Amino acid sequence: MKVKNFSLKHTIESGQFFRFEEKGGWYYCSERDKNFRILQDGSNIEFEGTSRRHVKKLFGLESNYEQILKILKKDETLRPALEYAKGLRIMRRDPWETLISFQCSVMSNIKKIQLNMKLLSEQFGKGKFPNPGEINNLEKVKKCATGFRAKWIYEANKLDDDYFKKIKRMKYENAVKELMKIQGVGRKVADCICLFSLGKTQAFPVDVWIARVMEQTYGPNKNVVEFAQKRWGKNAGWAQQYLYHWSRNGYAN
DNA sequence: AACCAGGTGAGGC
DNA sequence: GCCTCACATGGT
Repeated sequence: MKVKNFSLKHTIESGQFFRFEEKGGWYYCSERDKNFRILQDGSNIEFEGTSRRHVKKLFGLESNYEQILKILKKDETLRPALEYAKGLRIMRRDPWETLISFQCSVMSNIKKIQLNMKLLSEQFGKGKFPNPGEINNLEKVKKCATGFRAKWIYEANKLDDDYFKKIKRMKYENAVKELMKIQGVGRKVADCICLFSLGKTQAFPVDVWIARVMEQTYGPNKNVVEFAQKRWGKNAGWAQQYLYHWSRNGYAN
């Protein structure tokens, strides 16, 4: 499959996706019930184990990349981040798995989130990630190195896929409000779910890295989310992901 | 071997 | 509402 303005590496390795392993250029990926592998060679993408449609949707290849980047580039302060991670896309992940991923992210790190997700799929999923309703044993959730997050995950198991379809139809502000009713979902996690799985690209998740890089590049703000959404509007989430990835990997250069 | 990690919830004002 | 604090566990 031919692609333009796409970096598989930056997209997969920028902290929006957790179940993958890189071996010999191939990324062995898992998302919900799918296990597949994918490789990029310049403008060519190869994949096995899933459909072209799924790949295009999951990796944000259906987004209007040129348009969004053209607008963001007008912000000169943002340019180093945009330059660093050319081709980085916002993914469109499975909302249920995204919820569990970011419940796990609380007071954690990407390595450990990856471990949690791997253990959860092994404990409950039989080679795939468990469906809502299948994470039905609190003690087993604790065995997945989830710590104090175990009870949140166990509670979230009462949701179903229809719940996420309903949230997806809501406008952004209401979706955030609803998601925050779930245990272990505060503003930041709700914004991650909105951005990485519901296509709500104005969401601007603020973690310690974003707080730091925003202060260093744009100065102190009493409400960073509001500042970002005023500055970048519906593209705020894209700005966030470039800033996050850049601040963690490319900032020193 | 302390110290930290893509924050959240509960309690107090 | 805003402030403080505890929080399980693996990685460094």
